Amino acid sequence: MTKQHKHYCPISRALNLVGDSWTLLVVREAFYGATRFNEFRTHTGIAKNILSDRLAMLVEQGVMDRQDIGDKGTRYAYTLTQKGKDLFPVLMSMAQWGDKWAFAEEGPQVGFEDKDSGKRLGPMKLAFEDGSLVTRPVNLRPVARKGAHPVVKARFANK
Amino acid sequence: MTKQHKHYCPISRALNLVGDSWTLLVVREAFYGATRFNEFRTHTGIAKNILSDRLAMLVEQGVMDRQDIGDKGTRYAYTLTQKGKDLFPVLMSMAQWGDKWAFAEEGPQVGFEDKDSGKRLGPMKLAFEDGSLVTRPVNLRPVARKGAHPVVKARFANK
DNA sequence: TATTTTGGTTGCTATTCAAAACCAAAATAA
DNA sequence: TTATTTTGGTTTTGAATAGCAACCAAAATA
Repeated sequence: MTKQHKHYCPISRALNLVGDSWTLLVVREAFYGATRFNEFRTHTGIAKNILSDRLAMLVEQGVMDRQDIGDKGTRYAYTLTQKGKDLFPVLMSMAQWGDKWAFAEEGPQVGFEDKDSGKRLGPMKLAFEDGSLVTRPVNLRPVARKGAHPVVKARFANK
Repeated sequence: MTKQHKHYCPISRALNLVGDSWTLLVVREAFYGATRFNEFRTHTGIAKNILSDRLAMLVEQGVMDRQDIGDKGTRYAYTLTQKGKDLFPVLMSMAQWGDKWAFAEEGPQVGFEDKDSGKRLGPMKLAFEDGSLVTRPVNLRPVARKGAHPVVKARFANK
């Protein structure tokens, strides 16, 4: 991996894990149902040593679990932990951005539907803390939150 | 930049732009109000040559604009285009994930509030196509959409 | 028993990152 | 007006990473 960010910023820390071109593709495949080494490999085209490295990192960081399958063997299944499943909004928002801006001509490529109801997911919605949806364009300002590091508080002191 | 993905996947294409550890931090700073080279530099700690490279790439890709300021000078202001502003949900979902999983002990660091009403943003919401919110856990399946490339359609044929 | 598949590891080379030095134009200070 | 600092870079250099290909052992399959 590349240099680790040390900022007191959740985005920095998220990027420490997923800030490269392969990790999120591996997670994407996990959402698509992949569990085995070669499934990840063939669907992404990632080199074996890189995949090996990323899977180990994801397991170490608690994003994925590795289970032994095959009685006492060297055969494994990789699955998402809750920490991994919680990355879905990141993938979803990237997919929406990519469909809109990187497939402007071809049109949207991929969506998600609820297996039970068959209903399709639409764009994610911004919401206020009270749960009400953001409907009109808003002018946003970053603010430090309660547990924020002094550095963060200093930077985002309310004016 | 690293190798470009060639898949017919919006996530892959998004990662071709923002799939590294610095680009999204630069975009983050733009959301925080940075416009000048040195503002990006001091707030992120990025090396000058890398910042130079990333800004040029973002401008070339239409994510940011570069305006000449200072009469006939070498002084520039970088601002987000609509394509760049549309990356907000990506940053927002990363920030939420990071606050939850990478600042579990310290607690959430940073939030956003509406400059006018002062209301804070909360977690982003998943919604169905018809606009109704996803309230309970759903089991999702990827599906090809209308304009999808044959390769995508083949992979995500409905069962 | 022989062959193939799985899940890697080990080199090797090319590219990218990242720090530091350098630089010219513009702005500011003396 | 001249000197100094700031801005916005480019260049150079070594270190780290990516990515390809070869190799390999255990397990599954033929």
